[in-house]
Amino acid sequence: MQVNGQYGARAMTNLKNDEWVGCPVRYAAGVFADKWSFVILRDVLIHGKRFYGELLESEERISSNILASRLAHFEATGLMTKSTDQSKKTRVIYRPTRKARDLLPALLVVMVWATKYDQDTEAPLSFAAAVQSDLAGAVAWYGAQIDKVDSGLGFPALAA
Amino acid sequence: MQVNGQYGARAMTNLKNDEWVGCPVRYAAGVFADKWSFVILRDVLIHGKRFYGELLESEERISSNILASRLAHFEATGLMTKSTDQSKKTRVIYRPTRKARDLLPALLVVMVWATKYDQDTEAPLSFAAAVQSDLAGAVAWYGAQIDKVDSGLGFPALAA
DNA sequence: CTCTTTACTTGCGATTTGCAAGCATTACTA
DNA sequence: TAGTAATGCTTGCAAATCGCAAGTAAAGAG
Repeated sequence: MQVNGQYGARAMTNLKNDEWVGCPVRYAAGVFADKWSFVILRDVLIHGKRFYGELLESEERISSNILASRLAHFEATGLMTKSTDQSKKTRVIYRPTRKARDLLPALLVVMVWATKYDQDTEAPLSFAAAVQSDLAGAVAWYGAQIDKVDSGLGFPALAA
Repeated sequence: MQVNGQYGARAMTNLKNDEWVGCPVRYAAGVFADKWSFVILRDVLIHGKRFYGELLESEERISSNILASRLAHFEATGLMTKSTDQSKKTRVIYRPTRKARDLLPALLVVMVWATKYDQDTEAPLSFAAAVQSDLAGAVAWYGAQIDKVDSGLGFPALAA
């Protein structure tokens, strides 16, 4: 079970995002470790949002330039694909890739943790109980929701 | 298994950190969603670091003012306790609380994800395999390491 | 042809970051 | 006991990032 040493030896300061590699924690940090990325991943993976406008209108009120920059970063790091809706060409579809969907376990485990420690949590108790007792089942359930959303958009179950 | 709605209704912009509550993802984001917090949590929970100086010297080279601000935030959000080493009073000990240790599952799951997708990963294959096949066992193993470190410092197994 | 929808981009002030240097307290050493 | 080092910060300032408001561009609706 032991994990040895530091995995790497580069200095992090002033590294570009794609240089935060080597150590898994550092890599993950480079991909999604900021507040807005958390919120966007929640909206896409849990709430099934797919359009720029939907993401803009989430209750946290992200600024449009920040949203655009995060989505571009997600595209660059392979978490999302961008395409135009063929039935309405002003609309842009952002779909999670498998790499993004594979963050579901992490996201759900984080949510369980937060539900435990946020005194003002608005998540139902049943949520944490269900996820904790059967993580794989919860991941499968949310994965199926993602498939449903994307196939409803005329796409195969999961983006490249 | 369903999670309904948004859990809350406050605007996020210009909220202080302790107001990022309600939605579990937003709460988690307010506590540790930045690059340096990821690195510090790794150092404390996985690598057993406990002193300001140790954290400063990690390979990513965090700036001293940033480190101080993150540690203060962790104290404020109940992830760490700060105390002075009685056998060497210039030294300050930062110990993870249970709230922080409860992030071990999330951290390990994130590391597994990163190990899968970082082409330049330096984590051994055996790590991801072990964690994935027995998450609870991995959490227990790292938890025991944390206990060892803290009891070696003359403290009970876990901080308040 | 105009108005609306949708998805951004731009400008700019405010905040945050990060490097370098400084400071305060305790320990060590001659 | 006096100087030096170790340790943990704090401060100053320049650079980067954020975030609001406004503007732009392409497509669809009427």
